[in-house]
Amino acid sequence: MIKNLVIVESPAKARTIEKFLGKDYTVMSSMGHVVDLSKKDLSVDIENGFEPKYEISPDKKKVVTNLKKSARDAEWIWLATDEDREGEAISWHLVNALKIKEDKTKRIVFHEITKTAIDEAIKNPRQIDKNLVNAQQARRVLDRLVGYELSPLLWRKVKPGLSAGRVQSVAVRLIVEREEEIRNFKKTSSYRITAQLILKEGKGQKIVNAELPKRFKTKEEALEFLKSCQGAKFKVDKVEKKPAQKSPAPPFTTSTLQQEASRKLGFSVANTMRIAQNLYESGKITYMRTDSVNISKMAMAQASQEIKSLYGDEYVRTRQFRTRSKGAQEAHEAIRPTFMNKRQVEGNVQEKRLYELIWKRTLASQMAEAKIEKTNVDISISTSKEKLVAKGEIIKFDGFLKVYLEGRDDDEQEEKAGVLPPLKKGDELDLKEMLATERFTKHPPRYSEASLVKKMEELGIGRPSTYAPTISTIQKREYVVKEDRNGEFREYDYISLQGDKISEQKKKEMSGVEKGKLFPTDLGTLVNKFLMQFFNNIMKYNFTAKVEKEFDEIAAGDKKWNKMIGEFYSPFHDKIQETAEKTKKFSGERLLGKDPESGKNVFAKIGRYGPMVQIGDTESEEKPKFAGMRKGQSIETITLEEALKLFDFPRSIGEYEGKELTVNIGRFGPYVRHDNQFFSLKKEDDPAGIGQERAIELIEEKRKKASENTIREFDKDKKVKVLKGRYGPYIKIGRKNFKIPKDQDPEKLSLEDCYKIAEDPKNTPRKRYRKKK
DNA sequence: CAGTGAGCGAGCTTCCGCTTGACTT
Repeated sequence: MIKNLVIVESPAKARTIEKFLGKDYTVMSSMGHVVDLSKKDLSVDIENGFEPKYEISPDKKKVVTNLKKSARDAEWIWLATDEDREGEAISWHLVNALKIKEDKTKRIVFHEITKTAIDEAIKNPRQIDKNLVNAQQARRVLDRLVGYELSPLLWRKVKPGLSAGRVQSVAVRLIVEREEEIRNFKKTSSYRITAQLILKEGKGQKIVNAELPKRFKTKEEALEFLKSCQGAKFKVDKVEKKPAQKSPAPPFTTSTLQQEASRKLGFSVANTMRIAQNLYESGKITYMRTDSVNISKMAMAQASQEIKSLYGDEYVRTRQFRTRSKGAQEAHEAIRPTFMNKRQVEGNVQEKRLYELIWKRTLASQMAEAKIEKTNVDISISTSKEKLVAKGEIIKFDGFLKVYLEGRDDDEQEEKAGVLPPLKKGDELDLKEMLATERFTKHPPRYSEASLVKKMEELGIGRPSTYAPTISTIQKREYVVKEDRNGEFREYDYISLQGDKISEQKKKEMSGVEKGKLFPTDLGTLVNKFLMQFFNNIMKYNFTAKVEKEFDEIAAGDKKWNKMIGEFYSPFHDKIQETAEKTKKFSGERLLGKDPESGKNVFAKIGRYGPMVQIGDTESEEKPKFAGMRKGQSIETITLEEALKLFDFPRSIGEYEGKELTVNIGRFGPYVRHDNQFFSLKKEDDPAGIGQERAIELIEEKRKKASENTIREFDKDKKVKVLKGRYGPYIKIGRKNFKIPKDQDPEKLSLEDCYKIAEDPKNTPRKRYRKKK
C-alpha cells in the first residue's frame, strides 16, 4: 500500500527526490510526455474547435500501466512535473491516462532539487492550471497543423519524404540566407600600418608595438605614408590609463553549454548532450536541458566555500544572474555540478572534460570581477600629423580569470593587447620596422551547429530539449550538410620600412578554410525558396515570438486557445489549398544561357536524382539532354561553361586488353569503365583530362588490392571467394557475404565448407538497416 | 554502387517538445 505517490518527469530526478522524502513517499517517473496526438494522421478535429485526438504514446504504454497500478491504491498522488507549459500538460495527461480523480491529486512544483525546495513544495500544493494546459494544447495543435499540412505539400511539389515545420524551416532559412550573403559579399582590401618601436632603457631596450588607427584604401596611399615616415622621429605624446572590469559569464544553460563545448572541446551538439546525460544520470550534474541561469542557494554556498579554500576570501563574489533569453521558462536550475567540492569525476575522457568545463564555469560565475588597467599611448611622428597608438593591458587582479574565460566565436582572434613597457610623455622611440600589410574584409561567418543554436535561442525558436534533434533533422532531410572546406591561397601586399629602406613583397596566406560548418544544399535552398514564396508568415523570424505571446495570453486566461488556432488556421489552410491547385512542380529552374552548338536553352534545376543541368526546354518536342551535377556544384552558382562540360561524358580514352576504356560521371562520382567493371577516379584525377595510361594504373591498383585481400578462390565455382574485409575474413558468394564461424580456419576452408556455412542462417548477414531519409 | 531525369501508381513519408533506453554496425 502506497501512501503518497509522487510523479516526476525524469527517473534520475525520482531517485534523488525519494531520498529526501522518506518512507511515506514513493517516487516514480513519467519519462516525459505520456500522451500525444497520433503520428498516423492529423488527429485534430478541424470542424469541432480543433479538438485534439490524443492517445497514449506507443512507447509509454508500459510506463502508464505501471503508474496506473501504483496510483490505484495510493492515498495521494502528487503531480510534480516541471513548472512550465509542457509540465502542466503532462500532469493533466497523467490525470486522464491513469484515470485518477482530480481530488486525489495535488500539483506541486520546484525549480531546484534540494531538501528545502521539496519540503517547501509539499507544503504548498495547488490544482492543475487548465489555462496553462490550454496554452500547451495550442502550441501542440499549431505545430501539428503546420507540420502535417506543409510537409505533404512539399511531397507533391518538390520531393517525397520532405518536411517543414515552425522550427526546422526557420533554422534552414538562417543557413540559406547566410550563404546568400556570403555569395553576394564583395571583399575589399585596405592597408594596415603597424610599427615596432624601440625604447632605450639604460643598457637594455624594450619593444613597443603600435598601430595607426586609420587604414589606407590603396597601396599608393600606404606607400606614400611609409615614405613620409622615412627618417622621422617618434615621441610619446600622451599616456592614458583607464581601469576596467571584466565579469564572469553566467552558469551554463543548454545552449551555452553546447556553444562552449563546441568552442573549447570541439564536441558536436548531439555529443555534448549525450555526455551531459551520462553525467546527469550518474548524479554528477544537475539537469542538462534548461534555459535558466539560476543556481540554488545551497550550490552558491558550496561554491563560495570552494573558492575560499582554493583562492582566498577576496576571490568570492556570489551573485544571481538574470536570464536574457527570449521565452525562457526556467523550470530547472542552470547546469552545474551537484557538489561543488567535487573538482573531478570518474568516467571516460569526454565526461571528465565536460564535467571540468561545467565545474569551472559554475565556480567562476561566483567569483570576483577581474580588474584590468588599460593603457593607451599616443606616439607622434615628426613628419606627419598622424599618430600611432600603442595599447597595453595589465591585469591588476585576476578574479574569476584564474579559473575560466568564455570562448569566442569569431575565428580571427582579436589581437591581444599585451604588457607595455613603462612609457611617459616625452620619451623618444626609435623605429625598428614599420609595416603596411594588406588586409581583407571578411564575409559573415557560416553557422556551426553551436552558433546556429545560439541564433535560434536569440530568436526564441526551439527549446533546450529540441536544439540537438532539430539540427540532426535538417541534416537528415539533406537541407544542410556539415562540412569542412579547403581554403585557398591568396596573395597580399607586404611593405616594410626599415631604416630608410622601403621594400615590397607579395606574401601568401590561406583563406576561406571552414571546419564543421553548415552549408545549405540545393534541396534546402529550393525548399526555402518555396516556403518563402508561399508561406512567408511562418518563415518570419518573429513568427514564434508572436505566437508565444498569444500562448501567454491563453495561459493568463485572456484568450481561448481554439479561437487563436482558428485565426491562424483559416488563412493558412486556404493558402495550402491554393498552392496545391495553382502551382506546378517546383524545380528551382535557373536559365544559364544558350548552348552555342544547338542554340537551345541550358537550365540548372533539381531533378528526381538531385541537382542537374539540362539542354533544351522540357516542353519542346525533342527530348532534352540531361547531366547530373558534380559534388560541390550548385544550381545557384554553376556557370554555363561548367554546365556544358558535364555533357562531354562518357568519353572514350583508348583501350586496354582489347576492351574499350571510357570515363563517365556517375552517382558516386567520376569513374573509368572497362570490361563492365568500374574503377573510381581518385580525388586528384580530373575526369576531363584523364588518359589511357592513368586509367590502366587505376585498374591495376584495384586488381592488386583485390588479390591481396583474397584468401581463397575455387576453380570449380568462381563466384565463391574467401576474402579479407574490414572486420576480418568472410565468405563471398555472388553478391552475398557470410560470416565465418570462430572455430573454422579461413585459410583451410574447402568449397563444400563454404556452401555449408552459407546455408546456416546464423551466418547470413542481418538485414541491412536501410538508411532512412 | 555507377547509365536515369518519366510513365503505371500502391503505400509510405511529416510537426514540436517532454523523457529514456534498446539496439545495431
